[in-house]
Amino acid sequence: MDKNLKRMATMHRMQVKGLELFYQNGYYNTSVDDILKSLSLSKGAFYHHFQSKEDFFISIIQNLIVQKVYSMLIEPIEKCDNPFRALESCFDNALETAQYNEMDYGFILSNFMTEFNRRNTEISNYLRDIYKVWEVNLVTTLQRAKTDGYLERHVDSEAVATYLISSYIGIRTLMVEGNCKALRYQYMQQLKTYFKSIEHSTLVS
Amino acid sequence: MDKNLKRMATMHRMQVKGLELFYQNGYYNTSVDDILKSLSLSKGAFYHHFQSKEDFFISIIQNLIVQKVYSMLIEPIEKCDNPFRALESCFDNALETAQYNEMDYGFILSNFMTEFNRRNTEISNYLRDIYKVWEVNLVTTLQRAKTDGYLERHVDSEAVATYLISSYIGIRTLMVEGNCKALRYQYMQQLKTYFKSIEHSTLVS
DNA sequence: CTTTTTACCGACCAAGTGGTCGGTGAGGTT
DNA sequence: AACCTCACCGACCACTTGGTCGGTAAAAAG
Repeated sequence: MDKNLKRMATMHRMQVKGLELFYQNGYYNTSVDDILKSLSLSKGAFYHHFQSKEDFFISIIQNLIVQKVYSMLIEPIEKCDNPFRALESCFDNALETAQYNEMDYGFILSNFMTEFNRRNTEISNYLRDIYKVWEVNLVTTLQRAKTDGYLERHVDSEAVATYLISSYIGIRTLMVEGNCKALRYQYMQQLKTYFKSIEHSTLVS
Repeated sequence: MDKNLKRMATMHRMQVKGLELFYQNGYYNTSVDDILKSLSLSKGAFYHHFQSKEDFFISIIQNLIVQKVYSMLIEPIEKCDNPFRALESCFDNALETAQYNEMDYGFILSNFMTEFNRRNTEISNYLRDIYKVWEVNLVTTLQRAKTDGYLERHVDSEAVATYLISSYIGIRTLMVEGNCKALRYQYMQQLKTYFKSIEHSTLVS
């Protein structure tokens, strides 16, 4: 009984450190030994808990990456009054976190999507699923915004979601190069400009 | 005299094939042997022409990647009448090329920027330089658009450039996952919506 | 107290990795 | 004809990679 707890604890330690190093150096550029060395664990321990490096990464996706995306980008906009203000503060908070994170290496989801694209179909699919959930959630929010009178009815919700996701992926990619503060400010400013053009005009100000 | 030609030809063959494989599989996931094998060349040939794998990649950046970005994203908007229409067709053409490219692995510049971020400073800088040229060019175009009366004077050109680049990087990342046609359409549609909100209104329609 | 389960160890393996180096032979120079 | 330059060869090197496997010791079960 106690053993199961220890098992979970060790696995979790490996996953957390694994994600940290994969995120920093990339999956293919991080060896299992790198992770083990920084945890003072052995090969035996690793392959006792996980079938392979790939299996290990999949467990990381399902246990850690899903959660991160949920808590950062999905949950904050589910419970919203004015959806546009909710989206703005959600995105701004995410960028703020990145800005003050000394160890920011970009948007975790898009980084891995890029790295595994067409190189590992299974992992790509897991990542795609997360992205799809995010997208569906945005579309739902925008649809609700229409019925609630916040969004012009003629606007294509899916197109807006795509455009939002695109711009977010892009700004996070740019922010790793530095000058985050200015980039964040510029991005938020233009995001608001864009929102103004699709918001239901009678409700603005 | 003839030797120099042969030298250039071989180097160029290596660079082209190298870029192809690095782009497909990533830099760290592509070995020098992979490139050599698919060209039926030997290790000796490679290290006769290039000092190292890294040096080789830098030469690829300077000879091939710079050129691609220029011809796809920079030159098309330099000679423009209406800057917004020029930007639209430039972006749409770039997305069209990607859509019909069976071997599309995303936006070459942002893919490599992601892969080398904080992992190889020298290469990152070379890539950043290209991105900066693109950015400066966009800003210049937007500034000119102001003096020419196409763009509202109160608009922050640099912010618009950042927002444009972000969204482009993002949509190219998404397009690799498939469904390119819809994504391209949605993107272009919202890009135009966004442009409408910053274009000088007296000139519209 | 014995037996079984299991978390973890670390030597080992085959298959790569980037990079070196002494060649070889065709082409140009003298 | 003699020489030299240089594009290219391929065996070789030290090292790292993901992954295996027989072992150990401690905790849980009997």
